[in-house]
Amino acid sequence: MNIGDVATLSGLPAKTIRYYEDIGLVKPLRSANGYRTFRESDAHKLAFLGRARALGFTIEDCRNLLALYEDEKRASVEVKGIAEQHLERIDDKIAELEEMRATLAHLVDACAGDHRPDCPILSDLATKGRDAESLKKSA
Amino acid sequence: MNIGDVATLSGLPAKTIRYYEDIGLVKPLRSANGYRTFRESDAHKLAFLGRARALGFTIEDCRNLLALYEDEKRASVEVKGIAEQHLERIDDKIAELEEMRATLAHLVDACAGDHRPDCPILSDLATKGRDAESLKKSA
DNA sequence: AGTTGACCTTCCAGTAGGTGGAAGCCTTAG
DNA sequence: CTAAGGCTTCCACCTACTGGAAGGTCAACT
Repeated sequence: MNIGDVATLSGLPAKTIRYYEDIGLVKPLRSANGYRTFRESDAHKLAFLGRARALGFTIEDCRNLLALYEDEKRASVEVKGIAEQHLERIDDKIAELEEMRATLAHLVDACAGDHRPDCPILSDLATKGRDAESLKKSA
Repeated sequence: MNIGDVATLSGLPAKTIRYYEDIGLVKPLRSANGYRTFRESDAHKLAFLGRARALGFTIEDCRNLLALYEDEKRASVEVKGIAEQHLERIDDKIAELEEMRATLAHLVDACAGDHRPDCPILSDLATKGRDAESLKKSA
C-alpha cells in the first residue's frame, strides 16, 4: 500500500503519517522507487493511533499504548494506568474550562451589547483586583 | 518600574512580558542602561492581559480587546461579540472533552487492571470500525 | 576598590502535533 | 508526449510561551 491508501483507510492525512514515521511510531518499508510501502500491520497501527489520538492521548501515551498493544505479555493494569492518568487530565481540563465558561457567561450576560462604550466585560478585565487599593475599595 | 516589578504586579513571568513586547502588546520605554521602563498604564495593560488570558482568550483576542479597551468610542457589542465567540469555542471544547471522557471512563471501567494481558481498552483502540469488513460483522 | 548576588539584556532553541508549500521525481491514461 | 495526480524531501510556520547561555548593571557589604 502507498501512503494515500493508508491515509484513506486510517482517516489520517498523509502528512500526519509521514510525521508519525519521523517520530518513529510506524516504520513502513520502501519500494524501489522510494515510495513508502505499508503493510497491513502498519495500516492497523495507524488506525489505532488515530483512535487513541481522537481520545486525546498524547503522542507519548500513544507510543506506550502501542508498545503494550504489541506486547503479548503486557499486564492490563499498565494500560489502565495510562488511561486513568489521561482521564484525570481530561477532568482537570474540563473543570478549568467550566470555570472560564461560568465567568465568561456571566460577563456576556451582563453586557448590553449595543453601540454604547460601557462594557462590564472590559471593566472586569481592567479592574478585577487591580491592586491592593482597589481591592480595599470594593471590599 | 523595571520588568521584575510589573511581573510581580501583574502576576506574569518576566519572560512572558518580554514576549508580549515582542509581539507588540505592550510598548515599554527604555532607560539609559537598556532596561525596560514600565509606566502605570503598561502595568495596567499587562494585568488586563493576564486576566484575559486566564479566561482563555487567544492573543489575537487580547489584542482586539485591548484596542477596544483603549478606544473611548467603542461599542460594547464588539466586545460582546468577541466574548461570545470565545464562549462558543469553550463550549465546543467542553463538549469534545466530555465525549472523550465518557468513552474513556467506560473503557477504564471495563478494564480489570490486573496482571493479565486482556484489555478492553486496547481491544477498542485496535478494532473499533477497523474496516468495512469488521463493521459488517459487528452489525 | 572589589566582590557578591540579584537584576537586567539579547539571542537561540525547544515544546506538541502537526500543517502548508515549494521543488522535483514517478506513474499512468489519453 | 504530455498532463494529471501521487509521491518524495525539506523548510517554514502555527500557539504561547519557556529554558538556558552569555554577558551587562546595580546596590550592598567588606
